[in-house]
Amino acid sequence: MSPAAAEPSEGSLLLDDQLCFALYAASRAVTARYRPLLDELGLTYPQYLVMLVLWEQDSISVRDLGAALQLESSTLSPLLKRLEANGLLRRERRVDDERSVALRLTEGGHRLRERAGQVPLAIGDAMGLTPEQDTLAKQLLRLITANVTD
Amino acid sequence: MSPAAAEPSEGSLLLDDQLCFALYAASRAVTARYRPLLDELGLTYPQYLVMLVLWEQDSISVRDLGAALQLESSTLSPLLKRLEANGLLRRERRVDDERSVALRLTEGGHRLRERAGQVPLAIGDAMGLTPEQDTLAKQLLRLITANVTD
DNA sequence: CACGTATTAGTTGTGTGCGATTTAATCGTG
DNA sequence: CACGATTAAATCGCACACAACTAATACGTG
Repeated sequence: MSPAAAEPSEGSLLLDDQLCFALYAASRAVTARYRPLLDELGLTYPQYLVMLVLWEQDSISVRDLGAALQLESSTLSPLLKRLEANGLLRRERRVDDERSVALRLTEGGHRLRERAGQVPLAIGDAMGLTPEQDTLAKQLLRLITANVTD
Repeated sequence: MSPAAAEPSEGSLLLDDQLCFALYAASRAVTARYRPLLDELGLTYPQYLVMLVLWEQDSISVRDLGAALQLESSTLSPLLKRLEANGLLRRERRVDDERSVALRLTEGGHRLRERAGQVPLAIGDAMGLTPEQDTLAKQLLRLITANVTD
């Protein structure tokens, strides 16, 4: 920090004072960094996040997937259709509750997990934070998310 | 932090270990928080960011605006057309370099600044960070952005 | 068990984001 | 000054994101 820097942070309309812009820019920059890696897997970034959830817990409902990713069904439905068209998962109506759709990985969906294993390391490396900074950043981001949500 | 928490952070494929997801979720949550406030101004969130830049520096080129926001012309061109259609700015070809387009606020565009004045306080309030946390978060996010941008 | 309410996915419409390409204008080097 | 390289915007195609709405199913209470 330059010692003589003014502190107009509160209520300023200057772009560079705004935490919200730092957040928005960082999010897009990180996604851009993922893009070439995920291209090789045939995934977009949101599709990759869906696959993370499914590798963790197969046969999840669209509803629970949306809760995990904080995404609406209007976002997930077309995305899941693309993953199904690409042969990574199947969508099946639950027999016990036909309102619900279970997402089940195909063989190809499971196999992709091995190829994805390198991705988090590569990204973590690119971010270049110390473990302490990484933990701190996650804590702050979760605090912001929690405070801002309702 | 729970003291006994394992540290599988490096190389984990668990969604909740990933800084990238915390970032993505926080960015969307903050944007969602802005939405009702910006609705009253007739702006979307990216449009609001454009207006922040223009209030700071009028008569900027599309190129420099893109550099400030880290957005491509393919994103900005349609967005700027909407702002022009809503009467907030005009786009004029530069006389000294006809490749370039200068963005100039209209009277209405300037007037909107007063109504937008409350927005940063309201958002800062909702985020609920201490000034120290706010500064720290901005530093970490800028570090990530810089590291990740080749 | 009938019927109003709630829940779950999906559809539609609008607005980003970005890669690839296009068009027009300017620059640089011989 | 000629002409290939570069630059600035815009266009196109695709994939999110989300609000508003719809359709189908399940639930709960009288």
